[in-house]
This record gives sequence, C-alpha cells and structure tokens, in this order.
Amino acid sequence: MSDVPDQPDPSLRLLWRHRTDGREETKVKRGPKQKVSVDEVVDAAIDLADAEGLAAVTMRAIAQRFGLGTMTLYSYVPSRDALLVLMADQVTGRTTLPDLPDDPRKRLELVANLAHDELRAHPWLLEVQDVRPWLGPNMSDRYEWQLRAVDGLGLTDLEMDQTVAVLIGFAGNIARSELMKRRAEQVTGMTEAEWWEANYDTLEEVMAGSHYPLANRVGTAAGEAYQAATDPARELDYGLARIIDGVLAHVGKRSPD
Amino acid sequence: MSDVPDQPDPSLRLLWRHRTDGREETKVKRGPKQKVSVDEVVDAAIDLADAEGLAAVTMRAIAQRFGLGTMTLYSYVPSRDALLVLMADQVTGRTTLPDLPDDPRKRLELVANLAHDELRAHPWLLEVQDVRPWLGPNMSDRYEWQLRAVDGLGLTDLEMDQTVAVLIGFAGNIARSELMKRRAEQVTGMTEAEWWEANYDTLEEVMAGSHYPLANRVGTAAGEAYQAATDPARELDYGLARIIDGVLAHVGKRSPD
DNA sequence: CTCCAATTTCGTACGCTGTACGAAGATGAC
DNA sequence: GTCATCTTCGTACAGCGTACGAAATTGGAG
Repeated sequence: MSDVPDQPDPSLRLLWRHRTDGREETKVKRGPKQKVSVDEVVDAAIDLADAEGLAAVTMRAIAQRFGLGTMTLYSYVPSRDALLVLMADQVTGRTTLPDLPDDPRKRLELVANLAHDELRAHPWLLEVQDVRPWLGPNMSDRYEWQLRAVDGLGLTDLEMDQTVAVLIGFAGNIARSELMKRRAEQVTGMTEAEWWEANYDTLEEVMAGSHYPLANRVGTAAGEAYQAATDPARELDYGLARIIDGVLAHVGKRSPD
Repeated sequence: MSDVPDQPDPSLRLLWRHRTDGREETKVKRGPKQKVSVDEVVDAAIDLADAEGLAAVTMRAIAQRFGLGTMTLYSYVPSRDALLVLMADQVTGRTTLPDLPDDPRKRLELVANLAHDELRAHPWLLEVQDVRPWLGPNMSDRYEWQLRAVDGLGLTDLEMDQTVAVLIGFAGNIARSELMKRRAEQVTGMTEAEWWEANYDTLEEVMAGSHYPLANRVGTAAGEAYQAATDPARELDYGLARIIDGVLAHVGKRSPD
C-alpha cells in the first residue's frame, strides 16, 4: 500500500555526515554531550585494524580505548557492520588522489597501483564487504577519480566502469595473496621456504600415486626464482601489463587513428 | 638444534587420505568403530554451506545432522578450519574437468568459466581462505589441468602460473560481485533497483554538495542497461575478453610466426 | 529556578561460537 | 580376562554482538 519508499539505509547519513552537517535542520541536542566523536571512534577502529587485524576490532576493545562502556558505542554507531563501512570510507579518504598522467597506460597503472598500495597498508579492507557497495563520500570521490583515469580512451560508459572494476579487482587479488602469505608466516612461524622444506617428505609421500608433470615443472621454476611458490609483486607487474594490453588493444581496434 | 623439520602440517595426510590409505602401515584400530566417515562429515558440511552459507557450518549443526555429540566431530577432523579446507578440496573433486579445446582462446575461457561456475554453485568457497594454499589432491588435479590449458602458448613457466592466477582471480571477483548482489537482495528484501529508488532522495540530498559528473553519467548508463548498478555477467565477458587479448598479444609478440 | 523530555551512558544478560578437558564406554590384541 | 587404545560426548569457558532498561546528564519551556 505504501508507495513511500521503505526507510532508507540509515548509515547513508552517517557516511556523509561531514558534507551534510551545517546544512539542513541541525536538531536540538539535549542530554549529555558525547565524550568523543564518531570520527575518533572510527579512527580508533582503523588503528586497531591496522595494528592487529579486523578480528581485533571488537566493540569492547574500541570502547576500552576511550574508557567508555561497551554499549556506549552504540550511541555513535548503529552496529559493528556499520562501523566497518565507516572505517572503509574514512580510510579511503586518507589517500590523496594524485593527478592523472597523460599517458593512458600510466593512468591505468596508477589506478591499480594506488588500490594495491592502499590494500597493502590496510589489508583488513579486503575482509570488509558490505551488502551494498559502500557509497560513502570518499568512496565516491575515488570512483570519480578512477573513471577520470579511463575517460577519453574510447571506451563506452559501461566499459569504463567494467575496466575500473577489473583493475581494482586485480589489485585486490594481489593484495590478498600478499596478506595470505604474511599471515601464513605469522601463524606457522616459518617462512614459505621453510614450510615447503618441513612438509617436503610428507608431500612426496602422499603425492606418490599422482602425476603432476606441469605443476612440478612450474613449481620448481617458481621455487628457484623466488624461493617461494608465488611472488605477488611479480604477479602484479605481469598481470597488470596483460590487462592493460588487452584494454588498450580493445580501444585501439575500435578507433585506429 | 633439531635439523629434523618441524612436525608437518597435520591436515595434509587428511587431505590425501583416499590416495594413501591401503598403502603404508594401516595401523591397528582398537576402540569403537567410527559411526560415520570423514567423507560423510565433509559432504554434510558442504551441503550445509551450499544451502545456508558458510556461517551455518557450525560444529554443532553438523553433529546434529548425524545425531552425534558436538565434540565427537573432533575425532574426525582436528578443527573447524581444517574442515573448511577439506570441504574446499572435496567440492573441487565434484567438478569433472572437461577436455581442453585446441583453440587457445577457448582454453583460457574454459579455465575462467569453470572456476566461475563452480564459485557460483558454491559461493562459500570465496570465504574459505587458509593460511597456505590448499594443496589437496583435487586442488592439485585442478591446478595441473589449468596449467595444461596455458601450456604450449609460448609462456614461460612462471608466466603460466601467473596467467592461471589472473584468470581464476578474475573469475573469483565476478563471483564475489554476484554473491554480494544476491546477499543484498536477501538481507534487505529489495532488489537493487528498489534499493536505489528507496534511497534516491537521501542520496541526492547528501551528495548535493559534491560533483560526480562521470559517476553520474556512467551510473545512469548502467542503470538504463541493466536496471542495476552493475551486471556481473557482462563484466565477466568484457573483462575476460580483455585479459585473454592481453595474454595472447603477449605470446604473439614474442613468437610472431 | 523548576521541571520535564530528550539523550547519553553503561551494567547485565542472552544466545551464539569453537574447543579444552576429562570421564565413560566400546573394542581388539594379548 | 585384562588392558591399552580409541570413540563418544557432557560440561565448561572465554569470547563475540547486542537487546534491554535503569541511571545520569543536559537544554529548553514555563
């Protein structure tokens, strides 16, 4: 019956709080002043996530940082999930977006590398996935910047969006590999090479009945090249070059002038 | 002091249980027979994950399926994390690997599409990340098959591995988009178009002070084309074509005969 | 100033998780 | 028959997000 839209996403206003306050009705605020600000809460959560991982970002731990009761946080933020989204947008705002170079290839590389560096610095971003794309102010700025990087290449509007998605998705995958690798060394207390050495005999034994000629050849090559099964940094260079090759070939094919 | 390698990963033997039992010392087994098998436990966990998501895969829920006490599961599997790895390998074994076509492009497409279809059918695989790559028998078979798909193209050994990684990583990203979209509709109870409609007014209001000319143009184009912000299926076709273009251009450049 | 409504603060409690521990029961080898 | 060994599983614990409701604090109205 109600043509009126369902109540909108409540965290939208929270995400955009800095660009909407001052405007509109700033409601009267009775009751005690809040002891800290939403920004401080979100920043503390970001620091915690950077230092100890997303799992360490518990409502209790954040509250303790401010000497507040746990439940007090819920007057700043509606839920932990909402807090994670605020963290993602806020940390995105910390990266200043550089000017885009003229060279198309350099532009696309910059988009991917910026995303990659950011995810390297804040790997917990990989674990924050909301039900909806984040749509905060800093994410929106970022997206606009990313679109500028692929604008004017000869792509359709839809292809522009898809190209950005491929680039940052790829950067995310590399960052995920690096995170897994780092975590593995931390959890097991051994480097990748040490792990292979420690498990070599077992692997030989269990794999005795199977044949993996290519995997063995490739694995040996990788082991000699990096002393590890994979090297995300080189994977980044290689994959990024191939993707950009493909995109530039695509637009070159279309308008070969 | 001990040059002897640290105790090897305990779940390796469990992963390869089917290709090692019968061989070696099958130790004497006293005590009661186990009421179910490891395979049944893993299959039940897979069914649960398929039906209700990975979060529903709790030790209590699995035990209940067999009428067992919760702690009984720990005589089959050392931990929940180990179980997840077993699930990943076991579900990988369910997909039969088709013969590889002769056409290089079709080979690479097949690798990506197979991964994509699998992740679509078992999206919880996206959430299973172990500290080490899985290295189970079915994963190993899969990897060997993937390498066969990129063998003979003119890539170096390292590039073969990296190319496979790019392809399946891309497939995973598309699958992740699709999962997010499905979950969003399920959680919010509204389609993507409905969500945009419901939040349109709020978005206009909060974004009033910001300017996103490209994002607006692209968003409008996407909205008209798919009635949604993104269309993972088209993103798959587009991105995959670009990546394969780039890879084939790379090997073509090297040996242009 | 008084008083009330609004707001923040936060202690307690609930249901959920993985799993450590140890007792109890079942079984095969001697 | 005895015993070592293995499976089964009840109980318990620490940790999580957060619902609920009481207490404290404040600004505005009369």
